[in-house]
Order: sequence, then structure tokens, then C-alpha cells
Amino acid sequence: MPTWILHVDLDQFIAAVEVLRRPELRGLPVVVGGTGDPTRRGVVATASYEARAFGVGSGMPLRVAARRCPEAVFLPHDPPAYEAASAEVMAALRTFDAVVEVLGWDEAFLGLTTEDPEGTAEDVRRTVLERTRLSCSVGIGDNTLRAKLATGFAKPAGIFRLTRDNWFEVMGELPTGALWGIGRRTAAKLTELGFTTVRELAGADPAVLADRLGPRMGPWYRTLALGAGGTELSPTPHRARSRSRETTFQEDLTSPAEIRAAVAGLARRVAEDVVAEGRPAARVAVKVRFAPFFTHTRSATLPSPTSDADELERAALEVLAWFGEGTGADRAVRLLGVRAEFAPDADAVTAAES
DNA sequence: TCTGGGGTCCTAGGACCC
DNA sequence: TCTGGGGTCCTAGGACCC
Repeated sequence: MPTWILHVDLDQFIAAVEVLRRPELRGLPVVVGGTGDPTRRGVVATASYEARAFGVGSGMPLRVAARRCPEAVFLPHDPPAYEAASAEVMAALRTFDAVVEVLGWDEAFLGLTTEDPEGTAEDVRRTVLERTRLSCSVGIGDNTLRAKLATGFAKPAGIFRLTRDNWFEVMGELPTGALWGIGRRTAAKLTELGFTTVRELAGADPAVLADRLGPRMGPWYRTLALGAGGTELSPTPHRARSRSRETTFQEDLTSPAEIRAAVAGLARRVAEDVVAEGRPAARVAVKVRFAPFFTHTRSATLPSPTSDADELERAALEVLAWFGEGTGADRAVRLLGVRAEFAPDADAVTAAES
């Protein structure tokens, strides 16, 4: 029997979770993001389909969303609620005889063997709906890239199959930015090189791409355009490479004492995450976004890996001090962030070398 | 469009060492 | 010794994704 990759993606996941616990909102434009106050700094995490009809979309500043859809219901972002709902969804997916690889709160790949992938996809949709009351869409592919892209054509609440047989028919004339892994910047560079569509990129000379986009990334973009992707899924939860905390302030910070205090607080929160991870951090990075929107990062390797909150705080404050003169410490600070990076573990190194 | 928070991977230049 | 080349680590930034 043939092997298939199914990509399962929840429909308007965050908004749907909110509507589940507030049934009176069903059918209304709902926008979730930030503190739920559209006059404050923040962006849209998810908009319901009713809100999308007004031109509201993910990543949009809440103020803009409020302008486009003043009658929308604005709700605060509530990660624990989405994590709980996500766990239910993933449990539903694990009832299938399949390898399940989780991609995020609202997405997963299923690897399975079947003569009837559409029938299985329908089972998945029904099972998730029955167990969680949440609607999802399912992309069917002969590899992960095609399954993932197929879901875009399945939405909402549908099923779509994308394989080598219909790849160019479906994708050939779309812009390169439609590919998973090509964003706005890369699409613009590709256009400069004369490659606008997926079909054109598929026919590109890898050497030309390598020259402009890097020795690894350049040729890789062409393989994306050919529809190439992996078929092996990893059922094990991945080990984090880093843990970070960051905050955008409602009012820019200007006092050095306030800035130091904020970095110290973030470092201590990161330290908690590091302890929870059960592995020491090897590097500490500090991110500073100056007004209006200039972002800089500085980082340092620790003398030795540590999970100690005092040491991580001290290291973060030292790195912060390097921003000193000449880098704009005199400017107002919009955002501060602290990131801890773990040492690459021995297993991963061995796997990469072999 | 005045632009969150949490991640991952790649690139490139300089330091440093042999 | 005015001067090569390679390997590796460190660091900053870019790009992308959910």
C-alpha cells in the first residue's frame, strides 16, 4: 500500500477556541491579539473568517484592524487556553495508526499507509471535530512540502491532494512566494533574477541561485519549486535550541535604571525556562529595539554553561552594557528581549556527522 | 499597515591558531 | 621575515515560520 503524508491544519484555530468558550460570538467578526485593547500596541494573532472579510489578517497592528472592522470583538491572546486545546487535537490525531509530527499549536503531519488517503483525511476531520469541536483542513501529499501546500487549497474545512502528478498544474503559475520557505524578501530577489513563478524557478540554474542567494539556500529554493520535500516524520518532541522572553513596552523606556531592571526581569524568566528544560544555557543574547523600530542584538558565550538565575541575569546585564555609547543608548527603547541558547547536544552532533 | 512573541536556520566577516 | 592557506569559533544580522 502507498505511503502518504497528511498535513492537518486547524481552521482559524485561536479564534475558534475563543468562540468555543464564548458561543455568543459565533458568526461575529472576532479578532484575537495583544491585550485585547485595539488602542494599545499589539498585532492580530488570528482573525475569524467574518473579520477577514473586512480585510483583517494575522500580523496586522490591532489599531489597523480596529479601523478596518470597528464592530469586531477584540479579545486578549491567551496562550495557555490554546495549548490546552492543541493538546486535545494532537491526542485526537494520535488515535490514528500514523506517525504524528507536531508543527505548532494548530498543525501536524501524519505519515500513514493507505489506499484511500481522501477517506482517511475525512476520518481525521470527523475525529478532530467530534473530540474537540474544532474544524480542520487536511492536505494530502507525497511529501511534506506538497502536503503542507495542499492544505492551503483545502481551506476551510476541506481536503486537497497535491502530488508530483498535479504539481505544476496547481503551482506552476503561482508566484515563488507561494512556496513554504520563500518569503517576501527572497521572492523579491528572485524576481530581480527574472524568476517570478514557481515554474520559472524550477527551471533556474542552481549556480545562478547560489551566487545570489547563498551556496545552500540558492539551490534549495529551486528544489522547493520542483516540489521536493521530505517523507520521513519525527514523532519525538524536538529539543529546544533556545528559550527567550521579550516585551514591547506600551510606552518607550528612556531611563537606564528602568531598562536594566526590565532586562534583569526577563533574564530571570528565561532562567526559569532554562531550569525547566533541564539543560544549562551556553550563550546569552540581549535584543534591544530602539524607537521608532531599529532592532539590534548582542550576545556572549558564557564562561561555562549554567542554569543559575543570578549568573544569567548578570550575563544579560553585561551584554546590555555593550549597547553603551554609539549604539543609541540615548534613544528610547521600544522592546527588550533576553534569549538563552543551549549547547548543541552530543547526540545531535553525532547525527549530523554520520 | 506605525509594526507581538517565540522560535529555527543560514550567512558572512573577523579572530585566532597552526 | 610583510607574509599563505585552512579550520574553527564567535558574533551580528537576515530571513522565514507559526
